[in-house]
Amino acid sequence: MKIVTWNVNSVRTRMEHIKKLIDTLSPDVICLQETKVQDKDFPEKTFKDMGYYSVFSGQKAYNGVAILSRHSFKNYKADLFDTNGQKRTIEITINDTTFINAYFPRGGDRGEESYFFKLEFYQKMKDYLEKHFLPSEKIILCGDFNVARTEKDVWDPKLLQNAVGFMKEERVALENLLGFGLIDLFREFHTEKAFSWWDYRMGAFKRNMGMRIDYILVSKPVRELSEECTIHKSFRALKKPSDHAPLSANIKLF
DNA sequence: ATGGTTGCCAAGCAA
Repeated sequence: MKIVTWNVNSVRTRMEHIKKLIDTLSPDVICLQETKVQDKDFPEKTFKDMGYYSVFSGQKAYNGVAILSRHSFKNYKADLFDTNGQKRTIEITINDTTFINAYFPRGGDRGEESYFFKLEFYQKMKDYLEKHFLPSEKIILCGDFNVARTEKDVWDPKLLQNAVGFMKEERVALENLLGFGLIDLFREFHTEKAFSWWDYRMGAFKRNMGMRIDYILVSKPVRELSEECTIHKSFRALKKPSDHAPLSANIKLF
């Protein structure tokens, strides 16, 4: 089973890149964030023709998440908890594995409303997991978390220590969520500095000024079946790219 | 990061 998570920054604008991803990796499950499309306009048929069922929860212009799956699923849910009407969470179950796809808020500087909204979102996700699951179950939580975990996950830790996405409080919130019993799968296979997002501005990609803010988090039973986790940086180098690179994993689930 | 870029949709917001 190959899974991909990717913040595409508009599913319609990025359709050719998504097709390329499918041709290259042939994933079983694809979790998309920032689809930026209302449900009535979601390109469901395009994906169907490529062999994927899709579930999606979107809104006009902002946010929006979707899961594409080659396999039939059950227990489709969206809006897993209250997020001021913002479409940021979606979930399905395939066999006995729960797939949760989330677009965590970007947040803002300390004290701003968006800063608190982000920290509250993290707590609500933790509460949701504790209410509905046990860490002994097969769970995959992936998406754009908008927080870099450690100094190895940002291009300049000193400079960014008070920047959105690397503040102490945000990192504590992410570790607290991991405390449910989730494992950062990329770090099980890689120790080197690595990024999944590069700002569009200031030539950040060319200068490799990035952050690793996209994750595939898995419970222990899923970790034990996992074989590989890779950031596909080449997709960030395409023409008219998303500002995020896709992240994939091979997991012997089915 | 006191810049800067992108996507939404048609001005300015969110990222």
